[in-house]
Amino acid sequence: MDLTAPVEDYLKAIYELERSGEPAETNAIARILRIAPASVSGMMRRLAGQQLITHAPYRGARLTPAGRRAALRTIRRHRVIEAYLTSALGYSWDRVHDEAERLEHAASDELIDRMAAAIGEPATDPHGAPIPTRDGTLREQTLTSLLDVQAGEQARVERVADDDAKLLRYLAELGIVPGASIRVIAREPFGGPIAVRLPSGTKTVGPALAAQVLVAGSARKPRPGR
Amino acid sequence: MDLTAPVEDYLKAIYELERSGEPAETNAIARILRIAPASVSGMMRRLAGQQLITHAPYRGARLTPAGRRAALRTIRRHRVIEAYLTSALGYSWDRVHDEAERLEHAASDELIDRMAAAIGEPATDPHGAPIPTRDGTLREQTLTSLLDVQAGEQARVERVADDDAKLLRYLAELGIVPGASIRVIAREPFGGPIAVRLPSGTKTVGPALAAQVLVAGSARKPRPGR
DNA sequence: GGAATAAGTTAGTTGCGACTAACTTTATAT
DNA sequence: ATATAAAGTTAGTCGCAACTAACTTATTCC
Repeated sequence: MDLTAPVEDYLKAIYELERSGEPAETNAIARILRIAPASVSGMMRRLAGQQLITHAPYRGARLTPAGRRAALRTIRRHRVIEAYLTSALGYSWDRVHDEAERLEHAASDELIDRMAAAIGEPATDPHGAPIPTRDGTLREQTLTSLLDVQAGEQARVERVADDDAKLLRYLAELGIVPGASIRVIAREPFGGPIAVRLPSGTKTVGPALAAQVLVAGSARKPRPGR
Repeated sequence: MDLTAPVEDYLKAIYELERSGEPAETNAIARILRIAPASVSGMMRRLAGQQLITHAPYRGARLTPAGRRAALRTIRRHRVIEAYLTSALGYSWDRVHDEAERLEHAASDELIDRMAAAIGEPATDPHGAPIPTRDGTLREQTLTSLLDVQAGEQARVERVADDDAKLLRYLAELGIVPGASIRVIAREPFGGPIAVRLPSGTKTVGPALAAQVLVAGSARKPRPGR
């Protein structure tokens, strides 16, 4: 059973939404895929017909095991491609997402495996997102965002949002990249700015940006091999 | 104006058919793309509407300048991808065609240029087909096939058909690869077998295979850098 | 508990690109 | 010169995946 590109995109979106444990709602899927909610309703029927999701009308969708497998396969493709483009072809991390978004639907499993092998089977993509293994296993760490770090605490940047090129360029400028140490110096209340110390110096960021930066606890853990 | 994958495939097919100077006929296009002739008639109308071809009913199609540019762009993508997969990722030459057939529609110009640069801007793909330049120039050599080599003559293999994996594996076994010297020892008339001498020894091939092997004149020319 | 609002669905349309069946045009062969 | 074969086209259908407009179901708030 070969899936179309739109179907793979839906499954990816539903997978991401489900990470919080709740069913994926129609409007949320529509927002991610930038299509009309009515189009999502139509596709839900098809996906349910192919046993890729279960769908209770007005109640959102959940992936079936087959749907989850397909989603993880697409996510693996996407992240391996992103990693390969940066490691092997000199892409900057803000330009790999769009390219991977198209290639993920066209690359064979063999190509993905060869790419992964060529760059040493990385565990994460350039934005810190974990890469599912060939057999569809994904260790999802539950990370907190920079918003949850209290003043005075220290944390390590684990992962950043991958789909906004302008944001990524700015983050790179600030030095907010996976692996970087970050300390919150001060926080203004009511969604005010956050002052942080980075290896490159002290900066102030807004909450919208902070929400896109995922960090691992204040206790410093040894770096996993990356 | 962004072209769909099927449109790119039609333009490639028409380009290949036009190489002999004649207009591309409906049935020939249908055979290459493995679709029904009626489907081709329908697409002709669309392509003509987009000014990519001119089409006189019952008279075949010709590419417009815009159509030719688009065809060459797709062909460049295809051949660069084939070359990259063999040079950089260890693909054998019989497995690159199918992969390239899909990736050519998804890769950005930037990716293609980076791939080409990474492997030293090769002039041909692994099967000896010339790669169009970035600006859409393609030096089409007029080659003869092994069928046209008389007994006793020597030639150099320049290019082989790229889309039949089984044939390619067999050719590799025989040592019939671009750059190889080949001498026709004897020929039986009426489509009979052809005895050839290769670096690896003496072999006998049928006319169907010989037709797929393109060679450059008996006079040995210096090898162009490849 | 009923009105307002948010969320979701249905109905009907569109474009693409394939298909089959039936028909027309062109080429070929006696 | 006409019959036949080959090539090509038209007409109508289908599935996919989007759309808008109109309607229905849930939720929330007094």
